[in-house]
Amino acid sequence: MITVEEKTTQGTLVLDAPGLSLPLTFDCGQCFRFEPVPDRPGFFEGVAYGKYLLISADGGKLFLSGPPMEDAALWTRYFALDRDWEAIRTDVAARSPVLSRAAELAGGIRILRQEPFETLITFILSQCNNIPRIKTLVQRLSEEYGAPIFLPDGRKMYAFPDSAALASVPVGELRALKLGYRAEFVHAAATAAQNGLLERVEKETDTPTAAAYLTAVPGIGEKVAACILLFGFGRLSAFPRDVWIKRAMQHYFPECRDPSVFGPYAGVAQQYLFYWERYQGEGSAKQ
DNA sequence: ACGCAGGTTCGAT
DNA sequence: ATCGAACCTGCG
Repeated sequence: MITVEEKTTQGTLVLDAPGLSLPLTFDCGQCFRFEPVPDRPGFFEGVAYGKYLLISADGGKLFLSGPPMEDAALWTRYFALDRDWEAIRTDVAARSPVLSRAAELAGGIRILRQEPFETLITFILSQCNNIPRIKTLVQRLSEEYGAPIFLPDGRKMYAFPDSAALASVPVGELRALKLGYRAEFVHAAATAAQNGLLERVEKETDTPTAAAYLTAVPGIGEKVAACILLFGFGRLSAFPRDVWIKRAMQHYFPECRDPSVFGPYAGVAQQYLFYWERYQGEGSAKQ
């Protein structure tokens, strides 16, 4: 068990977060609502669980500010600081030479525990879309249907809407927000969430069965279901097969049709591989 | 202009 | 089971 050191000094909450990389964690395609703060290198800001957060990481610590700051348990859970990431990285790295190298580069990635409903909707939106556009759509939904969050400096941000708010939006309105053919899917998913989908997924201990609950919703296939389980429910064995991973698998594991070779942390291996496939050849990441 | 983007569904083999 | 086409939109 990892002990989580916590202390509050001068309005800043400090949590123990050995090895964590904020840039890797927020740029690996799992989360679309945090951005680097302009003119403040190393700082990120965004909204999660309906709360604004300003953060930086240094020397194995995570520094959180932005009201309210009393939520140590919430952010510990969000950043998955209660997991032994060194052990996870070691486990994954031992499974193949490529993973070993990828783990060295991308070992600072943390699989966040994001809000299940936000994750559900976000990854439905992700299909056939690029990251900038996913961000735009998520932002648009939040501004239209989410609760406003007022910042001390006068800015206003928005929580991601809850399922009741989204389920009540007519599909035509979602179309007008440029969700495209995903509008029907979003409506169906919000309705399913209203009917207890996410609670059933949470309670189901067998991850493949939980995935089946999700794929029963139109617009959710195997890949999106895996993303939801991995990023929204912390099921580290969930293994999203996207185009990058298919490429990487073909390249390094041509015979492999079963992600179980990646072990209980297959989803983490997926993130390492994704990073490797995306960035190798781009200068410093080479070899 | 047209093809494509971190997918899914549907209909045809 | 597996294969291709269509689906909204925005970008190059």
